[in-house]
Amino acid sequence: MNKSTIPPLDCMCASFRRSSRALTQLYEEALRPTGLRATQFTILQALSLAGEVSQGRLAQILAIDSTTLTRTLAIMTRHGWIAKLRGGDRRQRRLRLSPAGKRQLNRALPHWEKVQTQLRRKLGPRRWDALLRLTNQVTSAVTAQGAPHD
Amino acid sequence: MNKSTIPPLDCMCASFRRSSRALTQLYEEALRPTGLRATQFTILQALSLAGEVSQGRLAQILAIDSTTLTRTLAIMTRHGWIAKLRGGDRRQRRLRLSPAGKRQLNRALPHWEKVQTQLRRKLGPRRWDALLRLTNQVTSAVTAQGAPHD
DNA sequence: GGCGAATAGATGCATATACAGATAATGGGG
DNA sequence: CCCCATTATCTGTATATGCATCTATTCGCC
Repeated sequence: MNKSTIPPLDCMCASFRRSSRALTQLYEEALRPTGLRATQFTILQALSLAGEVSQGRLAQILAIDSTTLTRTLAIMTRHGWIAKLRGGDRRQRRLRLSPAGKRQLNRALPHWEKVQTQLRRKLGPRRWDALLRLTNQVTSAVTAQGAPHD
Repeated sequence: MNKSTIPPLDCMCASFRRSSRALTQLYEEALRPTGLRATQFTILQALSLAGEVSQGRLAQILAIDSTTLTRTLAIMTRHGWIAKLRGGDRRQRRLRLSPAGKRQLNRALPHWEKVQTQLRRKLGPRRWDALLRLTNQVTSAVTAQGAPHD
Protein backbone atom coordinates (compact mmCIF):
# COMPACT_ATOMS: atom_id res chain seq x y z
CA MET A 1 0.00 0.00 0.00
CA ASN A 2 1.55 3.20 -1.24
CA LYS A 3 1.92 5.91 1.38
CA SER A 4 0.24 8.33 -1.01
CA THR A 5 -2.90 6.17 -1.24
CA ILE A 6 -6.21 7.44 0.06
CA PRO A 7 -7.27 5.09 2.86
CA PRO A 8 -10.94 4.11 3.19
CA LEU A 9 -12.89 5.70 6.03
CA ASP A 10 -15.33 3.83 8.27
CA CYS A 11 -17.30 6.92 9.23
CA MET A 12 -20.20 7.44 6.84
CA CYS A 13 -20.23 11.15 7.55
CA ALA A 14 -16.49 11.54 7.01
CA SER A 15 -16.58 9.48 3.83
CA PHE A 16 -19.39 11.57 2.38
CA ARG A 17 -17.76 14.82 3.37
CA ARG A 18 -14.46 13.76 1.83
CA SER A 19 -16.13 12.72 -1.42
CA SER A 20 -18.09 15.96 -1.43
CA ARG A 21 -14.93 18.01 -1.11
CA ALA A 22 -13.31 16.12 -3.97
CA LEU A 23 -16.39 16.34 -6.18
CA THR A 24 -16.88 20.01 -5.39
CA GLN A 25 -13.35 20.80 -6.53
CA LEU A 26 -13.91 18.82 -9.72
CA TYR A 27 -17.21 20.53 -10.54
CA GLU A 28 -16.08 24.00 -9.53
CA GLU A 29 -13.02 23.62 -11.74
CA ALA A 30 -15.39 22.83 -14.61
CA LEU A 31 -17.69 25.74 -13.74
CA ARG A 32 -14.85 28.23 -13.20
CA PRO A 33 -15.28 29.89 -16.63
CA THR A 34 -18.87 30.75 -15.68
CA GLY A 35 -18.04 32.25 -12.28
CA LEU A 36 -20.56 29.97 -10.57
CA ARG A 37 -19.87 28.10 -7.37
CA ALA A 38 -21.27 24.59 -7.03
CA THR A 39 -24.00 25.67 -4.62
CA GLN A 40 -25.02 28.53 -6.86
CA PHE A 41 -25.27 26.32 -9.94
CA THR A 42 -27.36 23.84 -7.96
CA ILE A 43 -29.74 26.58 -6.88
CA LEU A 44 -30.12 27.88 -10.43
CA GLN A 45 -30.84 24.36 -11.65
CA ALA A 46 -33.28 23.62 -8.84
CA LEU A 47 -35.18 26.84 -9.45
CA SER A 48 -35.30 26.13 -13.16
CA LEU A 49 -36.98 22.81 -12.43
CA ALA A 50 -39.16 23.90 -9.55
CA GLY A 51 -40.40 27.21 -10.94
CA GLU A 52 -41.49 29.73 -8.33
CA VAL A 53 -41.03 28.43 -4.78
CA SER A 54 -40.65 29.88 -1.32
CA GLN A 55 -37.26 30.06 0.32
CA GLY A 56 -38.33 27.49 2.88
CA ARG A 57 -39.39 25.02 0.23
CA LEU A 58 -36.11 25.46 -1.64
CA ALA A 59 -34.24 24.87 1.61
CA GLN A 60 -36.19 21.65 2.07
CA ILE A 61 -35.52 20.46 -1.50
CA LEU A 62 -31.78 20.98 -1.14
CA ALA A 63 -31.57 20.04 2.55
CA ILE A 64 -29.90 23.38 3.19
CA ASP A 65 -30.68 25.28 6.35
CA SER A 66 -33.01 28.14 5.47
CA THR A 67 -30.73 30.65 7.15
CA THR A 68 -27.84 29.51 4.99
CA LEU A 69 -29.97 30.09 1.95
CA THR A 70 -30.62 33.67 3.05
CA ARG A 71 -26.96 34.53 2.52
CA THR A 72 -26.36 32.54 -0.65
CA LEU A 73 -29.49 34.07 -2.19
CA ALA A 74 -28.26 37.54 -1.21
CA ILE A 75 -25.11 36.93 -3.26
CA MET A 76 -27.08 35.60 -6.20
CA THR A 77 -29.58 38.45 -6.03
CA ARG A 78 -26.65 40.88 -6.10
CA HIS A 79 -25.58 39.20 -9.34
CA GLY A 80 -29.12 39.65 -10.64
CA TRP A 81 -29.78 35.95 -11.11
CA ILE A 82 -32.67 35.61 -8.69
CA ALA A 83 -35.91 37.52 -8.25
CA LYS A 84 -37.22 37.66 -4.67
CA LEU A 85 -40.90 38.54 -4.41
CA ARG A 86 -43.20 38.75 -1.44
CA GLY A 87 -45.99 36.21 -1.61
CA GLY A 88 -49.58 36.47 -0.46
CA ASP A 89 -48.22 35.39 2.91
CA ARG A 90 -46.02 38.42 3.45
CA ARG A 91 -43.59 36.51 5.63
CA GLN A 92 -42.59 34.45 2.62
CA ARG A 93 -40.04 35.22 -0.07
CA ARG A 94 -41.11 33.70 -3.37
CA LEU A 95 -38.10 32.93 -5.53
CA ARG A 96 -37.67 32.51 -9.24
CA LEU A 97 -34.95 32.78 -11.86
CA SER A 98 -34.56 36.19 -13.46
CA PRO A 99 -33.87 36.32 -17.21
CA ALA A 100 -30.19 36.88 -16.38
CA GLY A 101 -30.35 33.82 -14.12
CA LYS A 102 -31.74 31.72 -16.96
CA ARG A 103 -28.99 32.95 -19.26
CA GLN A 104 -26.35 32.19 -16.65
CA LEU A 105 -27.75 28.68 -16.16
CA ASN A 106 -27.77 28.10 -19.93
CA ARG A 107 -24.16 29.23 -20.15
CA ALA A 108 -23.21 26.84 -17.38
CA LEU A 109 -25.13 23.76 -18.52
CA PRO A 110 -22.64 22.61 -21.18
CA HIS A 111 -19.77 22.76 -18.67
CA TRP A 112 -21.83 20.80 -16.17
CA GLU A 113 -22.85 18.18 -18.72
CA LYS A 114 -19.25 17.72 -19.73
CA VAL A 115 -18.01 17.03 -16.21
CA GLN A 116 -21.01 14.80 -15.51
CA THR A 117 -20.27 12.75 -18.63
CA GLN A 118 -16.57 12.51 -17.88
CA LEU A 119 -17.18 11.36 -14.33
CA ARG A 120 -19.85 8.90 -15.48
CA ARG A 121 -17.37 7.38 -17.89
CA LYS A 122 -14.71 7.17 -15.20
CA LEU A 123 -16.99 5.47 -12.68
CA GLY A 124 -18.94 3.35 -15.15
CA PRO A 125 -22.70 3.55 -15.58
CA ARG A 126 -23.50 0.90 -12.97
CA ARG A 127 -21.59 2.65 -10.20
CA TRP A 128 -22.90 6.02 -11.41
CA ASP A 129 -26.52 4.92 -11.23
CA ALA A 130 -26.02 3.17 -7.91
CA LEU A 131 -24.43 6.28 -6.44
CA LEU A 132 -27.22 8.62 -7.52
CA ARG A 133 -29.83 6.23 -6.19
CA LEU A 134 -28.07 5.55 -2.90
CA THR A 135 -27.14 9.14 -2.15
CA ASN A 136 -30.70 10.24 -2.76
CA GLN A 137 -31.90 7.47 -0.45
CA VAL A 138 -29.50 8.56 2.26
CA THR A 139 -30.85 12.07 2.08
CA SER A 140 -34.40 10.77 2.34
CA ALA A 141 -33.54 8.49 5.24
CA VAL A 142 -31.64 11.13 7.19
CA THR A 143 -34.07 13.97 6.64
CA ALA A 144 -36.83 11.56 7.70
CA GLN A 145 -39.07 12.26 4.74
CA GLY A 146 -40.11 8.63 4.93
CA ALA A 147 -38.07 5.46 4.92
CA PRO A 148 -36.32 4.58 1.65
CA HIS A 149 -37.49 1.52 -0.20
CA ASP A 150 -36.32 -0.56 -3.18
CA MET B 1 -45.81 12.83 -4.96
CA ASN B 2 -46.16 14.87 -1.80
CA LYS B 3 -45.01 18.47 -2.07
CA SER B 4 -42.89 17.94 1.01
CA THR B 5 -40.96 15.07 -0.60
CA ILE B 6 -37.26 15.41 -1.34
CA PRO B 7 -36.84 15.08 -5.10
CA PRO B 8 -33.89 13.12 -6.49
CA LEU B 9 -31.06 15.15 -8.00
CA ASP B 10 -29.29 14.27 -11.24
CA CYS B 11 -26.12 16.17 -10.41
CA MET B 12 -23.64 13.91 -8.64
CA CYS B 13 -22.01 16.85 -6.94
CA ALA B 14 -25.31 18.30 -5.73
CA SER B 15 -26.52 14.91 -4.54
CA PHE B 16 -23.34 14.31 -2.55
CA ARG B 17 -23.37 17.78 -1.10
CA ARG B 18 -26.99 17.45 -0.06
CA SER B 19 -26.38 14.09 1.60
CA SER B 20 -23.30 15.51 3.30
CA ARG B 21 -25.28 18.39 4.76
CA ALA B 22 -27.93 16.00 6.06
CA LEU B 23 -25.37 13.55 7.48
CA THR B 24 -23.33 16.34 9.02
CA GLN B 25 -26.37 17.61 10.90
CA LEU B 26 -27.13 14.08 12.09
CA TYR B 27 -23.60 13.40 13.30
CA GLU B 28 -23.07 16.86 14.80
CA GLU B 29 -26.30 16.50 16.73
CA ALA B 30 -24.90 13.25 18.13
CA LEU B 31 -21.52 14.83 18.90
CA ARG B 32 -23.01 18.01 20.40
CA PRO B 33 -22.45 16.88 24.01
CA THR B 34 -18.73 16.59 23.28
CA GLY B 35 -18.36 20.03 21.68
CA LEU B 36 -16.76 18.49 18.58
CA ARG B 37 -17.68 19.45 15.05
CA ALA B 38 -17.77 16.68 12.45
CA THR B 39 -14.51 17.79 10.85
CA GLN B 40 -12.77 17.97 14.18
CA PHE B 41 -13.90 14.49 15.18
CA THR B 42 -12.72 13.15 11.83
CA ILE B 43 -9.29 14.71 12.32
CA LEU B 44 -8.95 13.28 15.81
CA GLN B 45 -9.92 9.85 14.52
CA ALA B 46 -7.59 10.08 11.51
CA LEU B 47 -4.66 11.12 13.68
CA SER B 48 -5.39 8.33 16.11
CA LEU B 49 -5.11 5.82 13.27
CA ALA B 50 -2.26 7.46 11.37
CA GLY B 51 -0.01 8.35 14.29
CA GLU B 52 2.38 11.22 13.64
CA VAL B 53 1.96 12.67 10.15
CA SER B 54 2.73 15.92 8.39
CA GLN B 55 -0.02 18.42 7.74
CA GLY B 56 0.27 17.81 4.01
CA ARG B 57 -0.15 14.07 4.40
CA LEU B 58 -3.22 14.54 6.62
CA ALA B 59 -4.66 16.90 4.01
CA GLN B 60 -4.15 14.20 1.39
CA ILE B 61 -5.75 11.48 3.54
CA LEU B 62 -8.87 13.57 4.13
CA ALA B 63 -8.89 15.27 0.71
CA ILE B 64 -8.94 18.62 2.51
CA ASP B 65 -7.01 21.53 1.10
CA SER B 66 -3.88 21.98 3.18
CA THR B 67 -4.66 25.64 3.77
CA THR B 68 -8.06 24.71 5.15
CA LEU B 69 -6.35 22.38 7.55
CA THR B 70 -4.15 25.23 8.79
CA ARG B 71 -7.19 26.97 10.26
CA THR B 72 -8.99 23.92 11.61
CA LEU B 73 -5.78 22.77 13.27
CA ALA B 74 -5.36 26.23 14.81
CA ILE B 75 -8.75 25.83 16.50
CA MET B 76 -7.95 22.33 17.67
CA THR B 77 -4.51 23.39 18.92
CA ARG B 78 -6.19 26.18 20.87
CA HIS B 79 -8.32 23.51 22.54
CA GLY B 80 -5.13 21.59 23.31
CA TRP B 81 -6.08 18.50 21.32
CA ILE B 82 -3.26 18.57 18.80
CA ALA B 83 0.50 18.85 19.13
CA LYS B 84 2.28 20.59 16.23
CA LEU B 85 5.98 19.85 16.03
CA ARG B 86 8.60 20.90 13.50
CA GLY B 87 10.08 17.93 11.68
CA GLY B 88 13.59 17.35 10.40
CA ASP B 89 12.42 19.22 7.32
CA ARG B 90 11.75 22.52 9.05
CA ARG B 91 9.09 23.51 6.54
CA GLN B 92 6.91 20.68 7.80
CA ARG B 93 4.53 20.61 10.73
CA ARG B 94 4.37 17.13 12.24
CA LEU B 95 1.02 16.48 13.91
CA ARG B 96 -0.10 14.12 16.59
CA LEU B 97 -2.82 13.80 19.20
CA SER B 98 -2.04 15.30 22.58
CA PRO B 99 -3.15 13.38 25.70
CA ALA B 100 -6.14 15.77 25.93
CA GLY B 101 -6.90 14.99 22.28
CA LYS B 102 -6.90 11.27 23.02
CA ARG B 103 -9.23 11.81 25.97
CA GLN B 104 -11.53 13.96 23.83
CA LEU B 105 -11.62 11.29 21.12
CA ASN B 106 -12.40 8.59 23.68
CA ARG B 107 -15.24 10.69 25.08
CA ALA B 108 -16.64 11.14 21.59
CA LEU B 109 -16.33 7.56 20.32
CA PRO B 110 -19.44 6.16 22.07
CA HIS B 111 -21.60 8.94 20.62
CA TRP B 112 -20.14 8.31 17.17
CA GLU B 113 -20.65 4.56 17.41
CA LYS B 114 -24.25 5.07 18.43
CA VAL B 115 -25.13 7.25 15.47
CA GLN B 116 -23.21 4.95 13.12
CA THR B 117 -25.18 1.95 14.40
CA GLN B 118 -28.52 3.72 14.21
CA LEU B 119 -27.89 4.85 10.65
CA ARG B 120 -26.66 1.41 9.64
CA ARG B 121 -29.86 -0.09 10.96
CA LYS B 122 -31.95 2.48 9.13
CA LEU B 123 -30.20 1.93 5.80
CA GLY B 124 -29.67 -1.79 6.14
CA PRO B 125 -26.26 -3.46 6.05
CA ARG B 126 -26.22 -3.97 2.28
CA ARG B 127 -26.81 -0.34 1.50
CA TRP B 128 -24.44 0.69 4.29
CA ASP B 129 -21.61 -1.42 2.95
CA ALA B 130 -22.28 -0.38 -0.64
CA LEU B 131 -22.23 3.28 0.36
CA LEU B 132 -18.93 3.08 2.21
CA ARG B 133 -17.34 1.20 -0.67
CA LEU B 134 -18.72 3.47 -3.38
CA THR B 135 -18.00 6.76 -1.64
CA ASN B 136 -14.43 5.69 -1.01
CA GLN B 137 -14.13 4.73 -4.68
CA VAL B 138 -15.47 8.10 -5.77
CA THR B 139 -12.83 9.83 -3.69
CA SER B 140 -10.12 7.67 -5.22
CA ALA B 141 -11.42 8.24 -8.73
CA VAL B 142 -11.76 11.98 -8.37
CA THR B 143 -8.49 12.60 -6.56
CA ALA B 144 -6.84 10.47 -9.25
CA GLN B 145 -4.95 8.25 -6.82
CA GLY B 146 -5.45 5.46 -9.29
CA ALA B 147 -8.57 4.08 -10.91
CA PRO B 148 -11.04 2.22 -8.69
CA HIS B 149 -11.53 -1.46 -9.26
CA ASP B 150 -13.84 -4.22 -8.03
C1' DG C 1 28.85 27.67 -1.77
C1' DG C 2 25.28 30.10 -4.15
C1' DC C 3 21.29 30.61 -7.30
C1' DG C 4 16.84 29.30 -9.02
C1' DA C 5 13.10 25.91 -9.03
C1' DA C 6 10.22 23.36 -6.18
C1' DT C 7 7.89 22.34 -1.79
C1' DA C 8 5.35 23.08 2.96
C1' DG C 9 2.67 26.01 5.30
C1' DA C 10 0.53 30.60 6.39
C1' DT C 11 -2.39 34.62 5.14
C1' DG C 12 -5.97 37.53 2.63
C1' DC C 13 -10.23 37.08 0.79
C1' DA C 14 -14.73 35.22 -0.48
C1' DT C 15 -18.28 31.84 -0.08
C1' DA C 16 -20.76 27.87 2.47
C1' DT C 17 -22.73 26.18 6.48
C1' DA C 18 -25.74 26.05 10.65
C1' DC C 19 -27.31 27.18 15.42
C1' DA C 20 -29.31 30.69 18.69
C1' DG C 21 -31.86 34.30 19.03
C1' DA C 22 -34.48 38.44 16.95
C1' DT C 23 -38.21 40.22 13.99
C1' DA C 24 -42.32 40.16 11.20
C1' DA C 25 -46.53 38.14 9.91
C1' DT C 26 -50.20 34.63 10.36
C1' DG C 27 -53.82 32.14 12.62
C1' DG C 28 -56.67 30.28 16.34
C1' DG C 29 -59.34 30.91 20.65
C1' DG C 30 -61.80 33.73 23.60
C1' DC D 1 -60.81 42.35 18.00
C1' DC D 2 -56.78 40.90 20.95
C1' DC D 3 -53.38 37.71 22.76
C1' DC D 4 -50.41 34.06 22.02
C1' DA D 5 -48.41 30.22 19.75
C1' DT D 6 -46.58 29.25 15.34
C1' DT D 7 -44.24 30.14 11.14
C1' DA D 8 -40.94 32.46 7.64
C1' DT D 9 -37.13 34.84 7.34
C1' DC D 10 -33.04 37.68 8.99
C1' DT D 11 -28.85 38.64 12.01
C1' DG D 12 -24.94 37.60 15.02
C1' DT D 13 -21.45 34.49 15.58
C1' DA D 14 -18.45 30.60 14.71
C1' DT D 15 -16.50 27.04 11.88
C1' DA D 16 -15.49 24.94 7.11
C1' DT D 17 -13.80 25.41 2.66
C1' DG D 18 -10.55 26.59 -1.14
C1' DC D 19 -8.00 29.74 -4.38
C1' DA D 20 -4.27 33.21 -5.06
C1' DT D 21 -0.47 34.75 -3.12
C1' DC D 22 3.24 35.13 0.20
C1' DT D 23 7.24 33.34 3.11
C1' DA D 24 10.47 30.00 4.66
C1' DT D 25 13.04 25.93 3.44
C1' DT D 26 14.99 22.54 0.73
C1' DC D 27 17.13 20.54 -3.31
C1' DG D 28 19.60 20.29 -7.59
C1' DC D 29 23.10 22.06 -10.28
C1' DC D 30 27.02 24.57 -11.56
